[in-house]
Amino acid sequence: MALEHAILVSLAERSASGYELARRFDASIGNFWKASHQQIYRVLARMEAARLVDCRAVEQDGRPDKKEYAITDAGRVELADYTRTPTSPEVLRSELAVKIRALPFGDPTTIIDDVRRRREHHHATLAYYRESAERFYPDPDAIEDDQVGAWLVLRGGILAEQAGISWCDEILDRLAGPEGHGTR
Amino acid sequence: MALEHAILVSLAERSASGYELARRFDASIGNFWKASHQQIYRVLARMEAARLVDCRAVEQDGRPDKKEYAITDAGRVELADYTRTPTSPEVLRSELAVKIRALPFGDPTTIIDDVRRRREHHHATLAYYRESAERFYPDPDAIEDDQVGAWLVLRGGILAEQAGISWCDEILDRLAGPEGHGTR
DNA sequence: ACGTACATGTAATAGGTTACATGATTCA
DNA sequence: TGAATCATGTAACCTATTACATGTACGT
Repeated sequence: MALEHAILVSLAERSASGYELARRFDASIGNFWKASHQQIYRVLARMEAARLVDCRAVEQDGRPDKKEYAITDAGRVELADYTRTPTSPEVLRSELAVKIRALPFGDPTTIIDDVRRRREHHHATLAYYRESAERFYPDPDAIEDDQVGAWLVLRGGILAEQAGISWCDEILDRLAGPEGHGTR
Repeated sequence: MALEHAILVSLAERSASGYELARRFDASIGNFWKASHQQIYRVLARMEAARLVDCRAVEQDGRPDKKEYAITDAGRVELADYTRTPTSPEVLRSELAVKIRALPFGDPTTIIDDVRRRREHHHATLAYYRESAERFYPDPDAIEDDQVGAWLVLRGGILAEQAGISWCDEILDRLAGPEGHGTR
């Protein structure tokens, strides 16, 4: 149940409404874990029942009321316990790999277009990560202890995107020739 | 429903029983898509109902009977259609990233051990991929068209493992110092 | 006698997606 | 007037994991 723990981390950093959490999962935290607002609301309700978080209504003017969730002491204990259990190896699932493997049974030109699109996507994400790194951590040697995790996760994102681009490049070199990579 | 398509690819390459498919998903195809035997049996039943695969009983001596599944013409059409639909961007979920982000709220030494274990795992997988590449494709320029997909997927695995190792190295450099990487 | 490989499944539960539903405010 | 942002949720469905269940054959 890693979504639960991702939410606990996010709330330990700062209390938030379900809506705000959903947006964080779209942005910074979403660099390594995605979740939809429907799912977040459901998990948040379960976590409140388990007393890992508590909730207070906040009235706002000009905006709908919101429920601000905060991590409880029990939530902090749960999060600390979680860091003490070993992580099981990640299950990898690459739909692009399924498609590459389907090459002899399908339409190569469409598959190659798909790889080009994926390559563009990796490029855009990489650019976004690099901008974030530049803006928030211009001097990596001066990062404070409580921010080093966020920085390392960003680094992980950068390395993963670079590897993704290299893979697309190898695929395109092989299937479309060196001229077939598209833009950039 | 990419599992369905991964099974179609696997059966298009060679007919197999559910048990054999489960083993393929543990080995070569499992390099990019994992599935348990329970799930494979269930999906196979659904696919048979949809006439994407058909099944005949094979008697074996000294072993239990098996059901050999083969892709049908409708299955081949479905697979070809699949290669014509664009792939949606992959949802990334890294539990290790959640843990790194949980650093200020947990037990750093256990988290660092976890990273070391992950690094070892990446190393072992990389070694396995490299051996496979050496054994099956000693000369990359001489790979036949119908095997180029499998080779490219292996290459993707190698690049991903290398990126994973680099990430672990950066984390350990930062959190445990240059001497803290463990073996290898 | 015990473990492993072969072989197939069911049942319960958990996790996740898609579609639907509502309603206020702000900005073009 | 219409779209976007803020804000919360329900319902149906699909996908995936874990645990349970059964039985043969072969090697040590």
